[in-house]
Amino acid sequence: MIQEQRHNLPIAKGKDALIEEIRKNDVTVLLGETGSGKTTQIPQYILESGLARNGIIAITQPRRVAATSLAARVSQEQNTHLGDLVGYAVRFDEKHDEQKTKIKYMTDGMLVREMMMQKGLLGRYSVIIVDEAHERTLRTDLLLAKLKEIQRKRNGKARTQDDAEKGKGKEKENNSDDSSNPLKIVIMSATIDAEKFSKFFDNAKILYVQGRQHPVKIYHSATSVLDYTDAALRTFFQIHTDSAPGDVLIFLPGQEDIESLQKSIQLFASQLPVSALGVLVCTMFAAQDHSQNSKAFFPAPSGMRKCILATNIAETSITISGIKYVIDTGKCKEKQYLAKASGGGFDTLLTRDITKSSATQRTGRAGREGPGMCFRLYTEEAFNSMSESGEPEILRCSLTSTILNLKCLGEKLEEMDVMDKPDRDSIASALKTLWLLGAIDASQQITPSGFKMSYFPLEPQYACSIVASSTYSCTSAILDIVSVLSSSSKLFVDISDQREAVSDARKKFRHSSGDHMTVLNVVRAYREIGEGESSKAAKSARKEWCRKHFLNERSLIEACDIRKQLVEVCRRVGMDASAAVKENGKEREEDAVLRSIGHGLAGNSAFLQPDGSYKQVIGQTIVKIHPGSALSEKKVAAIIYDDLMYTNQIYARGVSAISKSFFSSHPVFNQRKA
DNA sequence: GAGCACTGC
Repeated sequence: MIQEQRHNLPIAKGKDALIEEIRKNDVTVLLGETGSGKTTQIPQYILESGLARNGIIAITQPRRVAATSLAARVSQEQNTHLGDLVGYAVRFDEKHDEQKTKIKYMTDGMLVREMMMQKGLLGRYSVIIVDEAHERTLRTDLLLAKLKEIQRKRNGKARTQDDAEKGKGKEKENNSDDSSNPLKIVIMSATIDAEKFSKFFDNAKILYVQGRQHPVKIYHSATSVLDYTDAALRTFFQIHTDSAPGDVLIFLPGQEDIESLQKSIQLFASQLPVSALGVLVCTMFAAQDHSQNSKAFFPAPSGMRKCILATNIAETSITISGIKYVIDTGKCKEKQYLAKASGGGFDTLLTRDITKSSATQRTGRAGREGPGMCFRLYTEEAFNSMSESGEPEILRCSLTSTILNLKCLGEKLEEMDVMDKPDRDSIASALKTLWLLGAIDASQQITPSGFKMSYFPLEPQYACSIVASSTYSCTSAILDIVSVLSSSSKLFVDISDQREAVSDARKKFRHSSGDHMTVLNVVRAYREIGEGESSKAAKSARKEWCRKHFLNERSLIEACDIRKQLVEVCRRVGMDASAAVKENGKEREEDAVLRSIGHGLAGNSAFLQPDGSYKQVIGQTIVKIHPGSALSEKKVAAIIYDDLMYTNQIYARGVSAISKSFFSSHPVFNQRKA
């Protein structure tokens, strides 16, 4: 049955030709639409062909769930237990066997980490497949740059196309078996940017694999749309009243639009005649809890049409079945980091037009199971003027962490052969931040504490706080705080229509110094819940406690995993992870914690101005404390903050008060004054 | 006194 399915995939027909090309070329760029089966089949073809006899076939993915679920699927196809022949490796979760595993699905981050930590040539892998390369995540870009370099070293001097083609298959292979350990690279991408990948790898061969998509009829607006939520509302009811059954997926930029459209659809739906088809509205966005998001997966009850309002979470990360109609507003929100050469910078999160590649992806969501329709709330002209694809992440995020990791390898980002080079301001800003953290010295050499920081899987700011905490003997508390701050979900849940209850619940944990100590209060309170009870009772007690206090338990559970990992790193770098302030009680602890955090966030600081606003210590920008912060209504002489976000104003988030005297005792700020 | 796409070590 499974074998039959494998055989029927569009890619199966081209199997022999594909393998032949991969055999002939060191680098292959494989273009395949969704549904081609490339991600599950190519690794198996390579395995069966014996091309990877000497080592492991690694397939990198940008997302954790993809890596684990693909591994499960492929190991089933191979009729083996997950973790034997086919395994996976994502953070906190690895299932593979030193001897048995030949196909390993992993996140690109894991492979980058392996490269950075082991400093070798990834000798255990004979084929590395970089999947979803078109997404151009920061990690994918770094991986491609390093793989290119590693391959040159492992395969000897760069072979020319001619050499590769003349190579008499087996002879050549046998020779290299004896003398070296060559590496094959396969880049997999959706239809765009193939040329660019090919060029980057010295005109690598591009192969095309057909996908299996049902036709989707596209309708553009005749005139440009001013109010896209209103247009979405009208379009939805037009579909609802005129068109055949089938669920509707509406792409919107953010939570706010989703919630307002949800209300209006429900209002209009309630006025439909009783005999009409009902409407079930589901919402989907990252900040919403998991259980709420998962409601979109259940089929609508009979007599109802399901309408899903989603952000671009439904564009790549999540696939919902049953979608026949897509309404695309053509908008999304994108985070962009604005670096300042003077140091620091801030994120902006603004609504903008999507790219052609996103539009195509969104449209495709209507044709997964049968023919569909896509209503674009923008003109065809507007579509044509969209940019092909988004800016690669390396050009729009902070490079502090990347540059520190490269420093460990003795490399410079500006000298690396990456597909898109970040601008000088962005690099200068990161270097300045690293210098402030004491990770590099004035001559840009990595320092001993910089080495320590790089071992922590954290933003250098937080790694710095941990390293600093040993001076103040409060490492344990810092680990508590930092693990929550670096968890991927938010600690405090926002439920817009229960705002008051939420803010009441939050008051219980509020610490007068600000958000960092508040987080510590929450973690400590959470840890006490269910103590001494059976594990099952404790689990449900914690769950109930989180619900009652509007806390996101996912964040606390993930923080717990992160903390364990950080404790292990502390041990490796010779730090006492259990260090805690004992004598003189709470005030001493608060001071120690804020000073430790302050070392990491010294560059993220602002002083109160006479007019009541806050002005950055470095950068001179006026910032406002985010209303969600414990300090939002207070005026204190000096603040430190986790980050800045520009939406309507420049907001500082994750804010704590710090004494101005901290800055005169800080090595860098002190020096500046002198 | 106001609002936040998505990943990852």
